[in-house]
Amino acid sequence: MSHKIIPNIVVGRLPLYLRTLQRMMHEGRQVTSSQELGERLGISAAQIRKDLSQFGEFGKQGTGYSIDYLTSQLQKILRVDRVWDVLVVGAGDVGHALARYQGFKNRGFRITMVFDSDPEKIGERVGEFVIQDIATLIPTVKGAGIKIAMLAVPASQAQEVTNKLVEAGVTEILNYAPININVSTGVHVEYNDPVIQLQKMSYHLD
Amino acid sequence: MSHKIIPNIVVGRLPLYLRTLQRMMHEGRQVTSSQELGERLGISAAQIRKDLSQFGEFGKQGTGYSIDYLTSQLQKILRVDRVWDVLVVGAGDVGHALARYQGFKNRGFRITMVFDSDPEKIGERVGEFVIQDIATLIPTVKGAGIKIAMLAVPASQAQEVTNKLVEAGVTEILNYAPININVSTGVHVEYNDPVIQLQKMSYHLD
DNA sequence: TAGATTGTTAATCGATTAACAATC
DNA sequence: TAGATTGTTAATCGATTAACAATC
Repeated sequence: MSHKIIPNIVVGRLPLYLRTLQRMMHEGRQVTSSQELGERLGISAAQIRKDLSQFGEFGKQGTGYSIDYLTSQLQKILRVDRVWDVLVVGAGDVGHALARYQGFKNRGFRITMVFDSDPEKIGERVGEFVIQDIATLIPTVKGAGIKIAMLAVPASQAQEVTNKLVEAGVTEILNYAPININVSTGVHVEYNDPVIQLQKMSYHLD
Repeated sequence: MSHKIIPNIVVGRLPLYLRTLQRMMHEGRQVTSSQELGERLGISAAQIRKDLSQFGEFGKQGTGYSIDYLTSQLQKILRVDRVWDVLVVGAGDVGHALARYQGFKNRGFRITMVFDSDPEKIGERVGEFVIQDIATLIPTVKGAGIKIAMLAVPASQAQEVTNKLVEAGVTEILNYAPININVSTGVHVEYNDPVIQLQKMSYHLD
């Protein structure tokens, strides 16, 4: 009971629900329904109710969901009722954009370290961070207990850096390098390659 | 027959196959199998064969697939056997990273225009581009016949800019703003919000 | 009360896998 | 030929939807 296995496809929709609820809150709304959420997201109301019911009963018949309450429940479920420290590896253009990204605010994450291997970059600043030597990554990350990394190095270095991250105790990797990486059991990888997304769309063009 | 409907979930895997094949080619390989591809991608061999069989017969019993041939076939299927012009809206940090991104090379896309609404930015350069006034977007994009846009404006402006893009004839939008946008039938949107990906992963942390 | 909406069940729909004949 | 691997079918598995009793 305490660890019922929730399908990944369900977990993957929860952040979308949370983002929409936070936006509704920002709009000054108090209450919503599975139907309204579904319309905003292009998801059926039944699916939203089914997804949420995996975790508990958060609504009231006849009235719907308290936006404030459902938000806080989803934050607990997704473990973003706290702020996680995140490190960035790679201080190129993508690493820069991530280090300076304002969109982490109030969503459970903050970047605290940036690493690179280029001697020209080490010691320079990116946003509010001083770029650290990747040679010091393992003890530094291990010491700080950081579990989440964003990987923005060239594809040719992605696997090697990944091995270091895993050795440093990182278990969640968001990979911006356009290559698949191998990790041991218990380590999760998400991929972010804009070209993959563009190619899904160009299929529809002629 | 000539327009059998292919499930989105299948189309979404083709770019992964293509990326892996191009990497194998880069490694100097000539031939691969559904099993090897599957191992690299964490996908079953049966699924890869099933996916490919929706589009034709590309392999040879006993030997597998010619990497060169399957690559060119997937490029045709995904319409990346040519180079598509792409525009970027929003010249903040994300727009900058996209405009300077080197990863589009040989993958079917090139950025040709960058727009912003900030008078301070219009006329400035980002990478090799001069930032253009968003007020001129509709005629400019329509005139150039561009079909693909990357949206990197604040969430508060995303819907308004989307409407302009659609009016300009854009049918494929890769949205980096952390908000859902509404488009008319025939327009496709992909979402790229790193926080959504991080939250999928933080679910697994404690 | 009447209207609305939840949580949940059962039915439907779609995707994945296993297995194997065909054949290189 | 013997071994390997495809393309495809049928079986299994999983996800989505429809429907409705419960109830606010």
